[in-house]
Amino acid sequence: MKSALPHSIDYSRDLNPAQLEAVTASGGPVLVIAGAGSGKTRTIVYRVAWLVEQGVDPSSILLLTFTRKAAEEMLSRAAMLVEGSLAQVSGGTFHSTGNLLLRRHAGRLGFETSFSIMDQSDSIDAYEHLRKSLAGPVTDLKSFPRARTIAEVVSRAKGTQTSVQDSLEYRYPHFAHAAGLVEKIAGEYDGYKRLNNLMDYDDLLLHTIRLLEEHDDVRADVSAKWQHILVDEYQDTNRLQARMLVLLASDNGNVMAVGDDSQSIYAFRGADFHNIMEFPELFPGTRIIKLEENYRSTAPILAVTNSIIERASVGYPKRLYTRQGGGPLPLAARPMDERQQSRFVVQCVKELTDHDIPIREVAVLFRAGYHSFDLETELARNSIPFVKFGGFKFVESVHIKDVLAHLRVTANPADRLSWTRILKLLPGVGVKTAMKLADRIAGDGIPSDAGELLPRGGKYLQEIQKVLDLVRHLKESDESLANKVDRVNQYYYPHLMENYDNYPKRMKDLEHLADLTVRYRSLNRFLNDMALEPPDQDRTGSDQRSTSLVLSTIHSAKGLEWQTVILIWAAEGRIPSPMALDSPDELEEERRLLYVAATRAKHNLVILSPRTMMDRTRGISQVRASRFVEEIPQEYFRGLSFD
DNA sequence: CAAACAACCTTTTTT
DNA sequence: AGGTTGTTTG
Repeated sequence: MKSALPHSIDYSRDLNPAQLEAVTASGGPVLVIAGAGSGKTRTIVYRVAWLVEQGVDPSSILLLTFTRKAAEEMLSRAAMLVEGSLAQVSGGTFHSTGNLLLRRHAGRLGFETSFSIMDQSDSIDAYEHLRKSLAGPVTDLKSFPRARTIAEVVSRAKGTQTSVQDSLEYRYPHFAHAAGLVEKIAGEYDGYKRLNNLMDYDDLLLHTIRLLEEHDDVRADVSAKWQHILVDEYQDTNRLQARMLVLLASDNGNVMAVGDDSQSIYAFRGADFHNIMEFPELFPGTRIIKLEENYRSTAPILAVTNSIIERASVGYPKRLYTRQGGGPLPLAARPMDERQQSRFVVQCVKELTDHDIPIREVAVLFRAGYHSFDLETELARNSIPFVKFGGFKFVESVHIKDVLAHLRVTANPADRLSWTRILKLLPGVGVKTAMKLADRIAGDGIPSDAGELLPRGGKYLQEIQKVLDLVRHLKESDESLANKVDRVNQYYYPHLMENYDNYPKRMKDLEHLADLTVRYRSLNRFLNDMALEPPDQDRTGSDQRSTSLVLSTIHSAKGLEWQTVILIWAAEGRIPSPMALDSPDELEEERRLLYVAATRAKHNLVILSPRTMMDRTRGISQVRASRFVEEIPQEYFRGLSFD
């Protein structure tokens, strides 16, 4: 796509003084504290353009963002400003950057470069195997943490650079007695991954750090290649990412980190907003620039959001202000129950579209994916199109994982995890048999005759033969990726129909998966993306996105903005999440979450706090509005009061 | 050792 | 409402 001919940029016209200072900063570390809606993205985009205008080679710029999509969007905006292509600018997440380096240099660490990336559920599966094999007559698994818990605790320990024991005691004090065994499993887990040529998300950071720390030639190369590093959403990085950044920038120290401590919402995965506070210590000589003018929201909305965050006990002091005086007061309302809330939302949306507000300018936000289930049915009833972001992920559904496992073993034959998954699908094959066979196949390769695996025959030899033939074909054939996926799908459909009542829906998902491959020419790229940059779950296709209402978790709404934001379930028991109640830190994060939600709104903000909630154990119960909402002076709202 | 069934609990949030 | 875990049966 050809954009309009770039004209020379008038930086001082397009930017305010603080933004200009950040954009035109010379080398050395810079920390930009960018309040919500203060033109953070604009600043990064202009910074890239400015660097290129100054003669910096685009291929020596690295843009680290939360998703690759965010990076691409920024780069395409920057490309409209400057002449020439910015295609050579590297952009992505810390994880994808780590992946890139490890695909090249993993050999230096004694790894194959053909390693597969485990997602969270793969890790849990692996822990489950180890946990079971550990269980003997001595170990009572009932008073022992579940695989899921182990995965969380160990990952947290790595991300926060603390011991497994501390991490366990912090999060699950009642399992403190199991610390020794959990540590043992954590060690076995590392061995398991190595044996199977696997890396999990943490490894992509840990091994990259190790690579750069232990191999100075690699570190020198890499850090010399990227002369300028820009990091977005720095408040959501963890200690590993900070360490990785130091190494990546070790040649020149040209790092610009942009973030807002008030919007730090990823502590649960080890992110620590202290990172942003400590950036100046990590990079001595840091210049700190604050962006405090808000361009997004009206004054009445800012009054509410400032009120939410001023009660927080964090960070860099800053005061957001705006020159946009007008606009309606935010609306707070208390529907009787969830049904009423859903109807209220539908009513709002209809009114807005009647007033010619494009529906894509409206978003409904919520704390957790399942909070919108009732609304989704109500929207469908009223034929209001919507797309949903966040919550359960497409690639993590069982059927997608099953099909992907067949492809994964062709890329990485040592992957026993995937082999086991594949074999367990066969009739008459359970965990034991599957693991035994997986071990044989991963060690000795795919036998041409299944009989070699089961010398004594067995009823299901034919089935095993079939899947072995399938995988061998996938491996050797040079047909397109889409064809291969389709081949696996065809093989898999009977299993689907036999085991799931909703198989038509799942079959559609699998067709969608095959469609996704069309953009890829390499299987490895495809598999990496499925693990690192999973596609949005909407099946509707991207054209529809512009004509649909957005439903999103607050986490997935980060960095985005809408003319109207409707926050649902702003009630106790939802925000703050009950899981956060015991910890002051987590409670603070819930407050910031509400802050992030409210600051997405440009003109209209609607906050709904139903009076009752359905709970499986307690049935219907009365609930109060969220404590964070009750604290806001009521004169900042129009609408009902909170009692 | 696998399959079928019942209980269960989980369920923040995501790379 | 879903998958997961435990129990029983074959």
